[in-house]
Order: sequence, then structure tokens, then C-alpha cells
Amino acid sequence: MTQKIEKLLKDQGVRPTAMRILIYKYLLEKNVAVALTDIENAFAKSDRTTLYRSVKTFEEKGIVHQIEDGTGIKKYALCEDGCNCEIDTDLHLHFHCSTCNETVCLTEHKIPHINLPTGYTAENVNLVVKGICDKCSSQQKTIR
Amino acid sequence: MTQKIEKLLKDQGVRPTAMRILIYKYLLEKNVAVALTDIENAFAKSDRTTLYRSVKTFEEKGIVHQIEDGTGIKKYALCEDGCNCEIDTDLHLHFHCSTCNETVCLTEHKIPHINLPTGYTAENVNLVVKGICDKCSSQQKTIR
DNA sequence: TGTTCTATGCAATGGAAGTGCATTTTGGAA
DNA sequence: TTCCAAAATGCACTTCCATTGCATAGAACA
Repeated sequence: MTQKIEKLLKDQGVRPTAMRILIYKYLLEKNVAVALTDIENAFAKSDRTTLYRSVKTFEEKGIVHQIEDGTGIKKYALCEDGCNCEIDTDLHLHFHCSTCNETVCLTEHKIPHINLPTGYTAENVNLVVKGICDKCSSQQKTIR
Repeated sequence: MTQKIEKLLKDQGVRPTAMRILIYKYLLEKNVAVALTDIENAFAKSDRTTLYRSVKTFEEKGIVHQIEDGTGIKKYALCEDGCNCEIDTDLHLHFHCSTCNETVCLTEHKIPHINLPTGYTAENVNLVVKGICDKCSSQQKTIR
């Protein structure tokens, strides 16, 4: 496992330090997009700056992508296999649950093509749906 | 003009103070979504808190809507006539220009219906396209 | 006119992102 | 193996924006 991650990081041109491997593992086991603060809380021993810069590096090397989920807090999630973060092919929508406050990547849901007025050029599309996620809505049912 | 705004505010249950009328006028003449800082710069005389709370009140009363354009800075724009900020009817997309840094509401462009996985309920949809706006792209042409 | 509710202004707080610099660690060359 | 240079880490700050508490000014209404 660790070796796989190590190889993966190396392949992307990122030195597989102990901390980075841990961060990668953390992102892997969380299936939601996480904020820097989340990572910080998970690794109280490490400094925020290290985490910040590690994630930044991951982002530059195409290992994670940043998500703006409308909360104003930047979230990060691992890219899918073969993701180039390219417009019209890789862009999926994100769902932000207003109950549990988690943001998930709905990678199978591609963003439909958007027609813009003349003169406008799109470089990036960000689609966030806010509502209640499946976990929260099923919990609600159970309680009642 | 001022009287129209005054009536409009009253109708929405907002006391039409001098400051609020000015803010409303400002939002009206800007056809882009503005940040609190923008309003602050436009009215250096007034306190940031006043502006903050005025806009907040506007938002609560359905006079403006808040926009998350992916910059992490909250933007505000006047609601269209008859806008209820309702899903599937009023939701339009926003365009953020990475050159001039302005965010416009493309109100005529409604967001296509999104199919979510089972268990997910949508309350709100936010679609932001980032790229170059018409003004900036035509300027570029002119320069070259 | 007086009372009460609302709006305003000032000061301060808090959260998150980002930077500069010193120190440690790591990988590779000698 | 040892040493050097580059990269990573940790600490201390800074900045920017959002938000709140409290005291004061102002408006509406009895």
C-alpha cells in the first residue's frame, strides 16, 4: 500500500516523504473533499504550513484538484485515474451537503456543455449542488 | 428614481435609509456582482459594518442574492424582477473573468436540470464559469 | 414629547490563506 | 561512506475578509 503510494508520488514528480504519504493515505480513505483544516486536525503533530505546501504541491503535480464548494473554504480531493482536469472531459459536479457539511465528487456526473454568449471564453467550469446527501437523508428517515 | 427605490425597499420590508438607498443605487448601476470591499471603496465615508449589515438585510429580504464565484470572496448582485431565487426556475449561471476579475450574472442562461444519484436532494445549484469575458477578449483584439 | 425599536459606527475577534526565514532532511555526487 | 546542494519542514508573522458586541444616534409611533 505504502509502496504503491510511494511509486505513484514519484511518478508524478513528488518526493514521497513520510508526511506526504500520510496525507495521501488520508485523502484516499476519505471519500469526500477535505479542507486544509481537516487535514490539520487529522495530523495535529505536523505543522499547518507543511500540510498546506504538501497539498499545494499535490495540486501542481495533478495529484489532487481543488474544489470551491461555495463555503469559501478550499477543499481538496484526489484526482481520478487518468484525470487531466480538462474542460469538457474531466469536469464533474460536486455536491455539498448542508447537513453534514461534506462535499463529495460525483465523478460519474459530467457537467453538461454550457453555451456562453459571444465573446466569452470558458477556461473552467465549476458546478456545485447544495442539498442533502444520501447518508443524511437516510439517517433522517431512520430517526423518524 | 430615488423614490422608486424607496418604495421598492419599503415593499420588501426594509427601511429606506439614506445609506441603503445609496447602496441600492450602487448595485443598480454596477451590472456586475460586487464584493463588500467594492462597496466599501465606493462609500469611504460609511463604516464597513453598516454596509455589511445593509447588504445582509437586502439578502434576507430577497433584494440581492449572494454569489460564490470561486474566488472565496462573497459577491452580491440585485435579484431580477420577480426572482424568487428558486431552484429550476430562477437559477442562472455566473461568469467570472480571470482577467478583469469581474463576475457577471448571465441571467438569460438558466442552469440545465441536474440528475442526482438516488438519495440526494438538491436545494441549490451554483454554476460558475471561469474564463475571459467579452470586454476583455475584445480589448485584447484591439491591442494586437 | 417620550419611549422603543432600528440603524449606525467603532473596536475587536476569528478563521483561513499565504509568506519569509531558519533548520532539518534527503538524495545524489564524490 | 561522507559531504553538499536542493528540497522539505517548522515557526512566526502578515493579510484579508467575515462577523460580532456594545454604545450611540436616529426614526417611528403612541
